[in-house]
Amino acid sequence: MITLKDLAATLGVSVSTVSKALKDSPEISKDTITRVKEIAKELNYRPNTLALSLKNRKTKTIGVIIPDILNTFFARILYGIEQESTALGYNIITCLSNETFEKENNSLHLLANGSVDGFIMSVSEETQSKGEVKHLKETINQDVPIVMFDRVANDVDCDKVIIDDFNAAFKATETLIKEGRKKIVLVNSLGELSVGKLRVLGYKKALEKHDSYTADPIVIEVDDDQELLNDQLEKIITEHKDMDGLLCIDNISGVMSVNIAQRLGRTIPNDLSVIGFSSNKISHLSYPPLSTVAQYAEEIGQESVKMLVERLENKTKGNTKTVTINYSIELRGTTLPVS
Amino acid sequence: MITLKDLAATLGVSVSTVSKALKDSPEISKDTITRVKEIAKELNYRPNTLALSLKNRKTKTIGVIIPDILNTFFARILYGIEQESTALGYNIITCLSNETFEKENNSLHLLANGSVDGFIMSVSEETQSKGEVKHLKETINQDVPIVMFDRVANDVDCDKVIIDDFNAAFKATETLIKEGRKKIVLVNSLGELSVGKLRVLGYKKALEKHDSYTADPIVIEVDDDQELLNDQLEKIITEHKDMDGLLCIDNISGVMSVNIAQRLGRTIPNDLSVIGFSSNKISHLSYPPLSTVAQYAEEIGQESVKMLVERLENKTKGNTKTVTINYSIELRGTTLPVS
DNA sequence: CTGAAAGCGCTAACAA
DNA sequence: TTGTTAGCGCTTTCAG
Repeated sequence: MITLKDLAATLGVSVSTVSKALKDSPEISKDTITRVKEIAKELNYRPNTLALSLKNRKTKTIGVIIPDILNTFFARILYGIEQESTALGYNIITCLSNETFEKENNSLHLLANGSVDGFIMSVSEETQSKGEVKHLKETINQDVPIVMFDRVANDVDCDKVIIDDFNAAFKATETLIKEGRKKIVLVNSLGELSVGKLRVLGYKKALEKHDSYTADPIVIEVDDDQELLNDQLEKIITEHKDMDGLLCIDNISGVMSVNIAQRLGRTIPNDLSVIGFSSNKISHLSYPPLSTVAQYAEEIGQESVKMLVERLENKTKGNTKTVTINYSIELRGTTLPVS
Repeated sequence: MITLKDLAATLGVSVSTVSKALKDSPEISKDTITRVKEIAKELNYRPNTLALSLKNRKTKTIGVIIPDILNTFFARILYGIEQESTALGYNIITCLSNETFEKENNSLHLLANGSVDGFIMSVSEETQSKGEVKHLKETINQDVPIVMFDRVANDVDCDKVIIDDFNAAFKATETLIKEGRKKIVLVNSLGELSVGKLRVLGYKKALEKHDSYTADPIVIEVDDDQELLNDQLEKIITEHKDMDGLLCIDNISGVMSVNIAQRLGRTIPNDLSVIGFSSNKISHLSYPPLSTVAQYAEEIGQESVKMLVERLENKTKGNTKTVTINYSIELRGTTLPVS
């Protein structure tokens, strides 16, 4: 690694002269500036970020904690985070909590000591179900800001970026009701997650609101595991012969259901209308392609970065905000065409 | 942020005493050690990693450059990288090149100045098609080692972790031939990527090798885009009425093909046998579930970390290795059952 | 047993 | 216009 000292030595000037010359300081003569820059280029000098960070007490680095990178939704958010960070001149250190409290806690401690200027994170499933928040509050108290996205801890006061899961499910359910569906089932593989609960509530609320809909809500808990899920969905579709609407609130059960239902002889969307929460990519793995609640995952990532950087660079204290990112209902082929 | 200085001040001792006490130095009295540790815990002291890195001239951080995080294969590799890094006490800084040379190059420059001890990366599509290697060689010459995985630059001398794509495709094709298939088509959406080319070669080689197989190889280039792909696959399946074997060398065209073929009235696997290169997760999105060439993506990530850390900690110079990670053919429902 | 001092690479106030 | 110095947080000789 080539340092200022090296440049100074080869030129026979002092380190500070070199430092200033490289930043076009008016203190330094044109001549030296060009000489310094030349040799810097020649020796391929790169300032040591570490030293800079230590000096400036900021790292231009964001710690990102993702619960599950194999989940497309989170992968897309990471994509958005990376894009926006790069655009704003920040690097990201990515940690995966794998849905455990322990890893989440470790990452926070490991990085909240000057390694990063702030965090962007979604809390792990374990953290959420246990209701742990101490580690989060501690970090914030140490003046390392956190922006939470998607899965947020309600009793932690920090910036948040969420989706209006309640309304998304509400609207999706309404779409089915307006098609005249009489038995709409909700399939839930999200377990204890807050987003899952919100979606279930939205579904129930929609059913309640519409007098034309008379059946009781049917919420079926299924597994997260693909193979189990396949069987469970098949069972649901077989047993509920009169089911004519299906709301799948995770990424994959929608397409799976469509494929299974067709195999079992149901005609989609005529017999059965299906709406999922799948990503665009997944939704084309069935035919007809799955109608979905589209979540602007990339935007969630981008917005999170914006909020964090805003706080970091303007030293905003307090006044935390919660931003709700839009969703949209994308009707493709598994719902009736709208005229 | 609380520093050694702070601890020293509150205890009325010197910084160096505190530093030594925290590492249980025999120079320091038992008494002071306990007092120091107590206060350190109380004030929640965390050593500043930046300062340590600057001092030690190593960061215990690995730069990871991923071409496309939305690609499940890469997401799984990242998962493996993160797991193993954590296990070995390293952090990762993740950069996404989005398949561009520019971002890849930037990331390399940005971090190869002391921010990371080494890199783990897969070269971007653009880098590969342009045959750019200068930035890679430069980094290595600056004594920042690189481990490349999956998509590697052949003319760069560094550690590599690859899959035997040629043989994987060869074996998959053989599986179809041994089922007695007479017209096996290969669908390629991988464009110019080296892995794609290798898979095509493996396919061709297998066809050649078996005298029982008499048809010419049929390689059909398709798009990467989901919607286009859907139409293109439909067209292929419609036009090649006598196709009885299909090898899909990317992550999704396999499941798509199965779903489309069934909709078009083909019986799978009797009429048509399909093998894909999909991840386990995706392969269950068709019914029957897709038979695949399973790639141990997590293992690729883990192995890459092991190789890099080995080089970093043992200061291995030269003697670069290439490790080939296993694949396995996982026969599920889209190929004939083996007796 | 404890502390002072130098140094990792860099910047910036101050001197020359 | 250039150089000296101190300091970011830490470790590590070397003195006390």
